[in-house]
Amino acid sequence: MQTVVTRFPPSPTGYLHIGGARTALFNWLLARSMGGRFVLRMEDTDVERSSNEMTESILEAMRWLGLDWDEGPYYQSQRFARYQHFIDELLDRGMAYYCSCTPEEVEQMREEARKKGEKPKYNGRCRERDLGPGPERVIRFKSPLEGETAFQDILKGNVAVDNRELDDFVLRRADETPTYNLAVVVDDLDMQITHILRGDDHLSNTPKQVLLYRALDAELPVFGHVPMIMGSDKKRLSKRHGAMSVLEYRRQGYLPEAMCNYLARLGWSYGDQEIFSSLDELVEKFSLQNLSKSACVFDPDKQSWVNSQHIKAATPQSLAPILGDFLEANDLPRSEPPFLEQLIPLLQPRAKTMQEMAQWAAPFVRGDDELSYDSGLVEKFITSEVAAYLQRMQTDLRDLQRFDRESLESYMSRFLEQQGIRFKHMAQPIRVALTGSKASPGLFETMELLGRESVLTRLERALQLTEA
RNA sequence: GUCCCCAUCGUCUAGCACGGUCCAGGACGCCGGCCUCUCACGCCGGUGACGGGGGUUCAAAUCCCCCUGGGGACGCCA
Repeated sequence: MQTVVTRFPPSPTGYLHIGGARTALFNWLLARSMGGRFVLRMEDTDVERSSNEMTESILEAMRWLGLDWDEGPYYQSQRFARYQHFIDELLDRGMAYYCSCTPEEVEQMREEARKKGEKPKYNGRCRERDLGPGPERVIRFKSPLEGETAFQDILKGNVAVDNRELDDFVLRRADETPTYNLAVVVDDLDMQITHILRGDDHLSNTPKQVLLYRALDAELPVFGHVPMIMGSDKKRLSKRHGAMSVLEYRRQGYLPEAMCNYLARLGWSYGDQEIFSSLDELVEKFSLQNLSKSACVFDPDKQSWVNSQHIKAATPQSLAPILGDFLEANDLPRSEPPFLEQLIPLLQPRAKTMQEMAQWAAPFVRGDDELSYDSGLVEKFITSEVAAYLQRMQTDLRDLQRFDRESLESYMSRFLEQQGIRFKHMAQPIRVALTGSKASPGLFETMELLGRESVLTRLERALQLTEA
């Protein structure tokens, strides 16, 4: 059996967005699950709109997601001679021709067709003029005038288009650069691509490419057009729907495994399973059979839930460096990994994103003096009655033999009993004093992690605030 | 406008290729409850869909047709 070779061909005219990332993921998964190869190729034939910055950003996003490539990245801009070779061949064989019609003239032809209620297209004026090379001339493909062009699609089944719907599309622009349709076919042939998984929006391009494959006497790869991802308004995903670049999700604190997990489940399923812990698990379970045919809506709520599940399942060790980065990004002290690894388990159940985790971590990583108190909170919870209890606790805590959560908890129950009060009355005041916030991880874990000195200092600071 | 594709809860989906086991299952969300030192987590329960109409059949979410709805393409962009 032939090895499977898939590819991902982004155009460096924009960021790697959600849709592109999913296409990349599917192709990568297919290659990996079949023991094949995955090729990365930059489609930068539109020199004007392509940029190095975008190329870098796309590569960065691919690396972040963990989608490694076996070949490339190839750059179409470096392969122009190769495309020219094929164009010459088509010219020689009378399957392509020079056309001197200006863009304005072609637009007029389309306008006329539209007026007649027909499909807007080039009318083939130069088709039989036998023009040679010349300035401002493009090269067009000589499409068949009748019959139909059909191909098999693993998702859509048999797709057929009447050739009268097709026109003589441009192969080479007036500036002598090749167009997309020609370049993809040449590249996919050269790179021996066996499977092409791409967005639904390419479905109507495919017949043109099929025609080129036939003109070149080449065998067709397997096509699979996956449905597009849309925004909540069922419109094409755009800036309105939130982040465009997948790197933006990294910035917001999404984990790459969670990103791949959610993306994979958009248009693909494996029974009732929602959480796939790693790329490896996805590879193991991926199959073309389970791809769905209809468009889907990107749901940030579910994405966020998936992320929270991955955060809960991750090891503190793996999360520590990431949390460190987020602390830094939030102008908080980065803290040492050993401390973070102790802190993280307290935060894992509460954070949906790493950014949120950094927020939760703030009271723990900030020095005792840097902790800021909301005067309203202090006033509300630390009443004079409560302050008296807190003072008594201060003394006790200073002398407490051990400062771990069990000892603290048993001390607390003794204290409450002695004073004849309930924990409910003390919990929030202590929490506010220790963290400056009315929401935090469990009190005893918090105290244990903060340590005796910090706890005493913070209690003291809070008490002073009430006196003032 | 023309052509192509698609159609199960608000959303992601299972089921559809081999029609009965589906008065349709899971997940997110939402609502209610439990747990509880706060916020979360977790647990339990609830809400909620086969777009419509015709066929075929003893029987249709599953097969066929039409309609409707949605999406995509119609570039010297990819």
